[in-house]
Amino acid sequence: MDSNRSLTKKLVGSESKQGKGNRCLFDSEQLTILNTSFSEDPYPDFATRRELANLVRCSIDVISNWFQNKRARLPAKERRKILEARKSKNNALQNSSLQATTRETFYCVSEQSISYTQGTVLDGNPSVDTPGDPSQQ
Amino acid sequence: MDSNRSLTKKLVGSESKQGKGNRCLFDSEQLTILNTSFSEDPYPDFATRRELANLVRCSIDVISNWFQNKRARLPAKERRKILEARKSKNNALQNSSLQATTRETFYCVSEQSISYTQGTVLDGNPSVDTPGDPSQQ
DNA sequence: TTCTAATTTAATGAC
DNA sequence: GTCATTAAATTAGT
Repeated sequence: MDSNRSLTKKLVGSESKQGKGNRCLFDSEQLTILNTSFSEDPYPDFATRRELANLVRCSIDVISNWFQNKRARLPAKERRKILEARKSKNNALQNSSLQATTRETFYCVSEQSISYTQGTVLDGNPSVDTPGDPSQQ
Repeated sequence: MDSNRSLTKKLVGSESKQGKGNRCLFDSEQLTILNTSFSEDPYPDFATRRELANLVRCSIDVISNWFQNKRARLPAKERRKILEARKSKNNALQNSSLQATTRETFYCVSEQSISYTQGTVLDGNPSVDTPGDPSQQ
């Protein structure tokens, strides 16, 4: 029915509502879930995004926005890397006609045991967000 | 990320940068600690600020800035309330012949007595703000 | 449509 | 109170 409602909100004419005042800020639990998912797949499909939306209790649009901006704000080196990985995966899918892979990846993170192991994501680079040690000068 | 952000700046010519580029961003755990402390005392003394600095692993100046911004950006009603509460406390101090000035002149103490008591953070009950509202206002 | 890249807006740390 | 930066949200272009 109306399932295909995506990012594009056609606000036309006199209506220029632009989300003033309600900006969603993720807490560290949500960020842990999102970052973990991002490290495994920076380009999640709709089903994965819906699962994530359920996990962190927000809308799919917010999830999509987060992933897009997350990719956009990666360092150029890592951005290139995930883009190449995505191309390779697409090629592999086309070659082996393997679809509908049953990925049942749920990430149950405990609430207070957030460890800063996100620096080992995709590279040896220091992670761009989740600052475990904010710059004391 | 920082490709051409300077186009949106109204600062032309000389480098009179004010933000200095290194801005500390608190995560939710740190904000929980800070907000808890703020709810108990919006005007922490030097010892409390130093303790908080150790808890959230940043400098005392950062803590001071946070409290200053937090108080200044409080709604006017709340701001008036905490100010009255502070005046009442000062009057009580003066009445009890404890002449403590409002400025804290501390000398540099050795930092070998500083130990992290991380995990038991100020309280075992971090339910100060409503869950699902990471913005601390 | 999805995606990227750029822009806008609100929040906030630093001063 | 200002400025700078961050991140969510939005817009345009391919």
